[in-house]
Amino acid sequence: MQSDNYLNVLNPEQCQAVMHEGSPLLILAGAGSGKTRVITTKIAWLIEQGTDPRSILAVTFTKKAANEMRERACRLNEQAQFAQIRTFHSFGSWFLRIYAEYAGLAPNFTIYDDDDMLTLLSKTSPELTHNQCAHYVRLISRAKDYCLLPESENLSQIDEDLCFADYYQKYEERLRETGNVDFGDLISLPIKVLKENPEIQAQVHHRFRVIMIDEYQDSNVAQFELLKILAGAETYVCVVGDDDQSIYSFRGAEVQNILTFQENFKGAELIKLERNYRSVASVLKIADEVVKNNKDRLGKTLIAERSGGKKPVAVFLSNQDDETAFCAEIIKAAYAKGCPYSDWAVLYRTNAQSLSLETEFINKKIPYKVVGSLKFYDREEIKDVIAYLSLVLNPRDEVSFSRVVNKPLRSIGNSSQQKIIEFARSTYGTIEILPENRVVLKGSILEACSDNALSLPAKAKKGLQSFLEIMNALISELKNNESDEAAVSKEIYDIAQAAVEEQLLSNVPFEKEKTLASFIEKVISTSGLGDFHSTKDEIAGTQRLNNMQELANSAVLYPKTKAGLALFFDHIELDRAVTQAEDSSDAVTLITLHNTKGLEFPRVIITGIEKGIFPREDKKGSELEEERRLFYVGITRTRDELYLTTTSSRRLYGRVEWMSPSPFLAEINRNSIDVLGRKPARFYFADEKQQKNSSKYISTSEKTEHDLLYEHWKPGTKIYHDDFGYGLVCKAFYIKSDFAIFAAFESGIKKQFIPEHCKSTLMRIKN
DNA sequence: GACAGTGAAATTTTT
DNA sequence: TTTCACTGTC
Repeated sequence: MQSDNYLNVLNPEQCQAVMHEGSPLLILAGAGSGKTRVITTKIAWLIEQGTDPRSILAVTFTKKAANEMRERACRLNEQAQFAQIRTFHSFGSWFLRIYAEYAGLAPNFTIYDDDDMLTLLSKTSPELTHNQCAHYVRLISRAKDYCLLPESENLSQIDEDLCFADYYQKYEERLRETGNVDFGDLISLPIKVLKENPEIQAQVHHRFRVIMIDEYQDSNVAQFELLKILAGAETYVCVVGDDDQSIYSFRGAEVQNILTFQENFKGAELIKLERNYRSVASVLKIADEVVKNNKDRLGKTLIAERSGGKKPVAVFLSNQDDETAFCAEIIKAAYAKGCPYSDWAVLYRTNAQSLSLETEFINKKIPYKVVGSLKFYDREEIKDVIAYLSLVLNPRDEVSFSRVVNKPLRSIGNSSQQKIIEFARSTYGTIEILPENRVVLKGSILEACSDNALSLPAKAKKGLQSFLEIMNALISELKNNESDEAAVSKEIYDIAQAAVEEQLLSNVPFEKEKTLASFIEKVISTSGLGDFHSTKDEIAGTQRLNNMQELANSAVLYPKTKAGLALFFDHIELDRAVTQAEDSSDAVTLITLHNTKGLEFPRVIITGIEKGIFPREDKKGSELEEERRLFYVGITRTRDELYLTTTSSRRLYGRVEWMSPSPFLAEINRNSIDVLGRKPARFYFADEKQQKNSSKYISTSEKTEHDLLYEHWKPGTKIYHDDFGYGLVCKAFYIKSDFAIFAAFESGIKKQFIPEHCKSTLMRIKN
């Protein structure tokens, strides 16, 4: 496509951002201001101006965003397929596979997730309980987000706990012994390699002339350090972000990165994109009413390009069954009028909230898809298969080893496992240091297992023997397909990647026998995992077998080599949430608020806007502001219609809890919003509150509402309750903002009720 | 070393 | 309500 075509559709600021050059650039892009369009157009533009696409590095935070960016850029200029468009973590992984030995890694490393981190920590510090381990794993992750090492002086800023450095240190040493990495390492190890090896830094500076980062407000300190060291004197750096949409500080995102960008990159220019093309004005209005309550922001006002629009609707419901029913009904009603299901997204704060929605949608036969929280890779059987694969790739992986050495049961219990690992560490765990900071890891747990010096009970020894046979058979199966028997080297890795891409591009049917899928099938059968899981539980067994088969199927594009396996690992570790096939079927989207970042929908329902849930109870200060930004993000996903639902009671872990509307809801003006259902008596929207405060009289609306309730339930009123029978109201009063009554029944039982909460079981008998 | 039974805790957000 | 860790027995 010609540049005059795609530049024509941009507004002046967008155009300026696309064509800007010569100094670093910070683009402050409000929600819906077309920032992805700006980045993708910029990529196309740069290529057209003669920039080698291979020298462009564009970084995003999620795989989904990266894929979308690549697709859209390629549509503008097909050369964009040669640009490096990746997530931060996949870039780190790519870099480390090339320079593994400079980072003290096996080039065939795999990535430990939080769960694996926990296993490893509990091994290095067995005195810790499960909960303590989980706590320290969080701290370690956080420390790595801030680029802090165990010996760093500033480590105390993560936690005052004096033992922390010690646990961290031991964990880190042991992790290096395994040759694997955790998520934090994917950022911090490249920094280390670049710092220690100026010649690699020079290579990288030469390779990447343009670096662009999307969602810059969510970058952490380590990612900022990485950016600084990746950018040479000649590199053009362009970052895009929105401080109002920073929602990840809980995991180390540092808004300071965007606020201080101009200080850190000298001469940086700033372009603001404030025209919103996504939402109708009525939606943008309440977004602004909410977010302006945050003190800690640069401050910008979005200008709605789409005027008018239906007012958003606040919906007051009595419990979450009503809430799910409401969602289902409104979606069905719209469907009947020709609105497709895919126009809708139902948003919630925590994943647990999706469950009741799913049940309701199944009952009402509404097709839906749940984004994120796909627990596929968390399933036991899947983790087991992955552990076998990981061990094939990296025989030093002790976490995977202890996961599967006795699965299926081979009489190798905990104590035997400890023995094996200790033996392997003491006898085989050597690290050889080569010139130029290079490190080579030697020996492996599997080697140690076959050593005669290892003393174990006869039963365990026999079990170990059969385990070894299985592993060796699998390892040699992959080796036969390797052109070069050496470990995964850069070249092989590149070749494998090219093969995957080729396979994706060509529509040629491939022979399954030659793909990684057939290898994984082999792993499932020869390891005994297939039989183990299918016989263990007759009912769930088939499903588990299916899940394992599905894992195998998802590897069908990968070549049956070690490099192919390594690539497949990157794919599953770095893309766990989005693996669900993007099918084109018409379905409602169920999604957490966090996961909606970067998405948009014509019609949005935000559910559970209640105190204690959203915002969560323990949030205050800057954390509360972050929750508010999350609400802002949710609202601004909307193109046309927005519904905000609140309930007055909710089942929480089996118990029924009384809820009241979120304070965020009260930040909206009454005349910006329509109300559906009965508003709790003491709940006021922002302007109603002002009215009330400025007047010494009780506002009319309150008086009416209160009077109505009091009239209905005044003392002496006869009532009937499903469980307690007939009785009389003794007293009418308020509990917090809820109207309550105290009643005495004929049976002698005295009870307190909130009529609003038990509409179905409690009724008034007319005299 | 395997496994059943008991008691208690737990529920954020994610690359 | 569900899940998970721990205990005691075979």
